[in-house]
Amino acid sequence: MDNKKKIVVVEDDTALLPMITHNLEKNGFSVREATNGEDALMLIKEELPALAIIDWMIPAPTGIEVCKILRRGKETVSLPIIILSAKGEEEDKVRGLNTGADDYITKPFSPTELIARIKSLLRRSTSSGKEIIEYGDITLNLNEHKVFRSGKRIRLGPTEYKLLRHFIENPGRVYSREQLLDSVWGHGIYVESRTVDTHIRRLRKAIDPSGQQNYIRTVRSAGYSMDND
Amino acid sequence: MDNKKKIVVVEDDTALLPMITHNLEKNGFSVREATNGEDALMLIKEELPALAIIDWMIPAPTGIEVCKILRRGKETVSLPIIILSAKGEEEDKVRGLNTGADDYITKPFSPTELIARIKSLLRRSTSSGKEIIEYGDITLNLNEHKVFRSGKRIRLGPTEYKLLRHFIENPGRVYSREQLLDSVWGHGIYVESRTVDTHIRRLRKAIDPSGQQNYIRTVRSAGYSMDND
DNA sequence: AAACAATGTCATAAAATTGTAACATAAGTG
DNA sequence: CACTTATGTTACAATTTTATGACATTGTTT
Repeated sequence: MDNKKKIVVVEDDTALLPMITHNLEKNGFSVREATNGEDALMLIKEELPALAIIDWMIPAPTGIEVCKILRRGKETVSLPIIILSAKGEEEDKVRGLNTGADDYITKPFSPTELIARIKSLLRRSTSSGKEIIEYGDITLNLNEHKVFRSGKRIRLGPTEYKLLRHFIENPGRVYSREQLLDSVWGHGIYVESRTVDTHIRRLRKAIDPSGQQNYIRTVRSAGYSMDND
Repeated sequence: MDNKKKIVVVEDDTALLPMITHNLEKNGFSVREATNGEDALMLIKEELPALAIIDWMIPAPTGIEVCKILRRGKETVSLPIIILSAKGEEEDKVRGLNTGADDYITKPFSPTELIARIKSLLRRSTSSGKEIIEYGDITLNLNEHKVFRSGKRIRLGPTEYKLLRHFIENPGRVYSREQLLDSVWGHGIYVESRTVDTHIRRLRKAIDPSGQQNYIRTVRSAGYSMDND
């Protein structure tokens, strides 16, 4: 399972493209490249990315056209778009942003800035969702990062928190250690799969110090799951 | 009967002004335009708007001056002000301006962003509409920009003040350093996210020199929140 | 000009969390 | 039951993240 956010980059400057891609990947994004508008549209249609970075000055269809087309599509109306443009095209900027781009960066730009803007946009677009999730008498307040068992506050480390959240969001289902490493720890990390055991242990202990009902079922030779039994 | 909210826009770029106006009107605002500081002040004095958008680079009195003057007037001390500034201008000055403006946006900007920021500001100033907000034994007098802890006056720098205000307006909720930079420092300002730590520390120290209950919870690997814990 | 106030960055200290290995138990298997 | 395999536990060192204090810089006041 690939949990990295996908970004489509459309840039015809073959010197710049690798630079951008490299920086994005270094920051944990998965990148798809295109050097012209047509390919870009195809790529985006094929697999909807989390965000698109489009150079203004690509061969027809130009950036602005691509932008318009995307804004017309049902899937892509709200796709965050960042326009890249060379310096000194002030008027076009305004038009571009008016067309539906969400942000705009002039070349040359620093990788730091690019990343910062991307994150800012992604934050804005993904900031909708439930804030309270629960299972049995366990409650997670996602906004406040707080966990309760029967109304009583429980303290968890970051990993246990993420683990518990994952389980509660997918109750009943059994996950192998490898699957948990992928979805909780993140794709591409390397740790012993037995490490999961330790965190399961910590989580169980935190949820249920006395040892009555810890909600986490061991499925021998398969993994763990959130369960009443 | 005009129940639309009035916004005064001060912008000398005659290409940009109509664009802004158009977008604001499209979003249900009523707009008054000015191209220099004097007209702006007159316009505002004439009929107090719900918000003002002021370009930094207008002929004297400049944006910052207008801002200061407004902050001095009784009616306009709490008028929400958004500063527009072109990119590449000394951003330091914009930073210094934080004292007066409530938000600022760097050009070029997207209509979406502009609208989002306006709504955010209006929400804050009308929905609460209050001049006093509090949490626990901390009290903020928004009009006078004063902070009290158990009735005792506390002095904060501008950044700490905004930080505290942000937290008190959204108690309990956890904010990452990046989110705080976005909402407290403002868009388009790129400082080390670790800088947030320093200001959190300054705020904590100011609120609670003795070290009993500082109200600001650290959520490891997630951020900070206003909390009793 | 001098004294101040506010900021952003670092370097370093202090905490909290994590991954592992080693050993103990429990669960299948024949 | 004796044997094999999978999971539970625990202790601890390594790593990551946060707290703190000092500084240089910049703008503001006197």
